Amino acid sequence: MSAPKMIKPTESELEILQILWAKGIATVREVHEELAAIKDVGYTTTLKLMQIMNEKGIVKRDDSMRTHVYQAAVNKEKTQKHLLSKIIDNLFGGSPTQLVIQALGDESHKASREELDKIQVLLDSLKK
Amino acid sequence: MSAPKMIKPTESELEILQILWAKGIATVREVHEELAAIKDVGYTTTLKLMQIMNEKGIVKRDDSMRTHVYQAAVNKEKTQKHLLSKIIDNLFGGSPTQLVIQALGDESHKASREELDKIQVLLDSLKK
DNA sequence: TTGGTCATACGAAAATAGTCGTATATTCGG
DNA sequence: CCGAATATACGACTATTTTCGTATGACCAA
Repeated sequence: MSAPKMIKPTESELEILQILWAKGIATVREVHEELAAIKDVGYTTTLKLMQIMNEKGIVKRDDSMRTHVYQAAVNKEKTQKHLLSKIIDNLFGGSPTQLVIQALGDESHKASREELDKIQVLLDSLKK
Repeated sequence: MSAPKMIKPTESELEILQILWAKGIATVREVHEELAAIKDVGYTTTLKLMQIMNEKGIVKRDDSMRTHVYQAAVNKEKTQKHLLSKIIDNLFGGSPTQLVIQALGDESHKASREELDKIQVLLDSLKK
């Protein structure tokens, strides 16, 4: 059951996880390139971060080659759920509804019609 | 329009804000008592934190009395929205829908029937 | 082979957060 | 008036996170 240990990635680690979740596997170089596109950061910083994440068990790496290949070692949905739960307690006083309402009303992240429909389906199943 | 500055309370600051949002105004002692009920922390720690928050402009205080009286200086909904927006980018790749789905599916924070109805109303208005 | 490029390792500075001890002032009961 | 209780100020220590310089080794093209 893969030790349900307390995962608590930092902000920077989360950025890297995002990339790894999207790509599946990636080298430091690849991760860094994506990172550098959105923020000003040095290569060795990214490297160090990923090394630390490896030590923490947040990512796994294959170092059988000169250029190591990384992948996330924590499940995306589990991590999201876990952190979200914290947010709900920390920022919304334990009410997921408040969070949902704020999220849906977010002007800078509009949901498309299909997405709204998806939510509707989930909502229906919760209601019954 | 009250300087839309970049508010980014830390975890501890958020805990204090929660309390201030709920109580409206409060002394350090009152805040600390609520805090101490949920975590092990010293009085001066709470005091220091609130002083720092005052310097940062996150809270306001009336120090005309010996016992200072504090209140939140940042709007609750605005703060939630702002931080949530970050989470959406940081943890859900910019998709509020994913966040909503995870939040609604959270086993440890079940939404009540009324809450679901509230979400339904919002959803309907977004759909039109 | 040799120099340039690219990779990881490592140490440590810089930035941020959280914690609390101690000093000092005010208040109040007796 | 005096001492206990209670308040704020402030400095300093610890821990964590982020950042990067430098060292070193591998690879490759000329």
